[in-house]
Amino acid sequence: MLDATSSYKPTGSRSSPYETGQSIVPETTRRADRLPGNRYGNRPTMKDVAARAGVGLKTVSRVVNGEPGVTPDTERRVQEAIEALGFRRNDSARVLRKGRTASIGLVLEDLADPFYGPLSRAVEEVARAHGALLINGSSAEDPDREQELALALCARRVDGLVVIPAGDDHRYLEPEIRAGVATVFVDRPAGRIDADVVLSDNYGGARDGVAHLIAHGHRRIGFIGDMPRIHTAAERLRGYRAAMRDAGITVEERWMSLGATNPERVRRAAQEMLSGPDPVTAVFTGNNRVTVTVIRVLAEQTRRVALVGFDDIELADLLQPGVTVVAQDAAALGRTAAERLFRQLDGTLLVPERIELPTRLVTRGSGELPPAD
Amino acid sequence: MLDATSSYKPTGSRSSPYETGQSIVPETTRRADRLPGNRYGNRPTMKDVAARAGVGLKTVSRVVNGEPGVTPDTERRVQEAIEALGFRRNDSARVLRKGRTASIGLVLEDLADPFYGPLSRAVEEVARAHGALLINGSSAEDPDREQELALALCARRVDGLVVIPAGDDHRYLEPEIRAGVATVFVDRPAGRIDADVVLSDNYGGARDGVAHLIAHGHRRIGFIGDMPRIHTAAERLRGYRAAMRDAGITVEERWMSLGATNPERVRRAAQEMLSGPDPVTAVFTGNNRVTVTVIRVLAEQTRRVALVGFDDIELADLLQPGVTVVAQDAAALGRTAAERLFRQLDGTLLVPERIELPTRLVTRGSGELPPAD
DNA sequence: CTGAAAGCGCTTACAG
DNA sequence: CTGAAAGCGCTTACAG
Repeated sequence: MLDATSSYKPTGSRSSPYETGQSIVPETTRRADRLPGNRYGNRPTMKDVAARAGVGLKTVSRVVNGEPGVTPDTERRVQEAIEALGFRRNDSARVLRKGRTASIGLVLEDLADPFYGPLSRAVEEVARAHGALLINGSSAEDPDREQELALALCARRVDGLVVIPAGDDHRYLEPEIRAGVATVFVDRPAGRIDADVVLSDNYGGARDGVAHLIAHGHRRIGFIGDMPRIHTAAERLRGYRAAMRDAGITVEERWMSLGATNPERVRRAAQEMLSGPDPVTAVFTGNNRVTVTVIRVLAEQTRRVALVGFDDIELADLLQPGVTVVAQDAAALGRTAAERLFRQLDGTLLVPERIELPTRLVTRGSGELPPAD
Repeated sequence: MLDATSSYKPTGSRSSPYETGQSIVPETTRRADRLPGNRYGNRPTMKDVAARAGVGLKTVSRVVNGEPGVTPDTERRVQEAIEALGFRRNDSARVLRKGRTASIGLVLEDLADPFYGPLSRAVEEVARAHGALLINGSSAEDPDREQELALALCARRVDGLVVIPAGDDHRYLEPEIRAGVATVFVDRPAGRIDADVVLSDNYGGARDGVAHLIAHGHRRIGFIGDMPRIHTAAERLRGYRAAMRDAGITVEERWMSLGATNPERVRRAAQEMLSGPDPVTAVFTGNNRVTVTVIRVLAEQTRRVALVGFDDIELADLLQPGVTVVAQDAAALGRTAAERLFRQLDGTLLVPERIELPTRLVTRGSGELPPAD
């Protein structure tokens, strides 16, 4: 069955992105030899099946797609040819002809962040329910990389795009959207274009969380958040300010620290506001990564410092004290966004909308500690 | 610019998987109206660009791909046409002609499991470095769904497949592998086919973890793991048995419990081995989900019970006591698998191999507790 | 330096 | 019930 001249390279793959050089491995041990000899290593096509079954191309297409109008006998012959040849329909070719690719793209920040796991799973579930595949990639919080990825997905002609923005200018997507690519932004709003957006109530959640600390007697409350150019960070800071203002508390500059969420920076920021003559008695942390680091810093303190964090974290209930958080529903964010995407696709959606999902305050102990002084 | 008869549906998309019915929305407010009027809502093609620039198709192709042999003046005219039309090359069509799709598939168990986040990120990073996109999906631990997904990815003609198996029979992939689809299994071995496999040293890791408990004086040690049909669960149980045997301890049936990792089942299993006349004094947990539940159960006990868990978990160091674990390097698993995939693709790889990555015992307190009796 | 023709593997529209 | 022809949007191989 094997053709000695068969090559593992599909015809014309010389410029494949993967090729790094010539192999010097003896031909006899190469995986290449596993390839069937038909057509220089290529797979059988409908044409091959048609030839073998002695029928026309269209008849094979009918059988493969389960269309009616084929006699049982013809169908059997085609099926046999399919089996014998190991034919599998090339959906890329199919899709080129049909117009839609039944795939959607997801551009997120970092797959390894526990917040995005449930979100992407939810997007995937909805895609699956609509018969679509998910192509995804991470921007690593880099606006250029976000754009590069989103446009690469558009070039693959995904039917729609779910984007967790890293950048704040998405005008580069305008031609794509006009050309029919359904687009929904999640977690953070789109920048400078009019598009569907699904967000958590970052402002209200932070405000409630901080108000909770105030209700337990705190006045000197710190805020440690992500870089201010990130929308969620700015909104949560705004919520913090609002709660403080509502309580008649004048916020001091040194109580607030926005910046990268790497442990070193967060640790320094926390230590600064916890030292000096009038240290904060409570901290509000702006996201899960910040919360985790601050928990570590607080564990080293002799004083008891209250803490409320934005985003829930695993095992938060088992720490001493349990960690009080403002929880977002990451799965609901993903699900809502994906469902909206498919409603755009089936044409039932009209004008871009901004959807805000509520947050939930989960009290576990750390947010109910009284001020230490 | 807008053609009043333009429709948002690409030609022939009647049978699109997304279409659920006819919209009754007035035409004037439909997103459809955003589409340019060229070709019934379709996007401009190279042919359109060529016509507008007054050049041949091949010249447009040259410009788009940055190939040499185009005069600056011609190139400028083509570029202008591209801008004016909002042309973006259809990579699906390109790929159909070129043979390889520059995309790989990832079939995993559950994107929302914190173990798989870093693993998929690592796969994605390697794919990106090789200019490939990642298409992924979850099997939800269902062998049929794994197969359906893997074959759908093959029908899309991914160049390669990274599979975290749910099932134990992968002969269904044989025709695909023969046809040239590079394939690597991670975390669990392939079933009934010869293929590249990248695993953690589940047996050795579990054996060392249990030996650690024995070294701290324990003899009645429980094991709670995942369903026995899952390879990692079986291997870890084997490691447990080996450590016990090496220490001359006869294992009692009631010390071992394998099954689904939902909290209810695990909780019951833990409670059973912790009660009765001769309760276990230590527990070895078979994965991160089991560990988390068992930590909760142990927190409710009056007695101090030692614990070593397979898989690291976030905040494990902040619990009281800190949780001692056998840590796997999820990112290294993903990276190794993806790199092997691309080495298959560039032809430098020969025979399928089984690669085992070491685990690491991280002592934090819970595994060093002495027996309570 | 430039372009017309053929082809990648399917589906569509049409004719028998 | 069946199939030949044209076309989806590109690239390849070739000729000027």
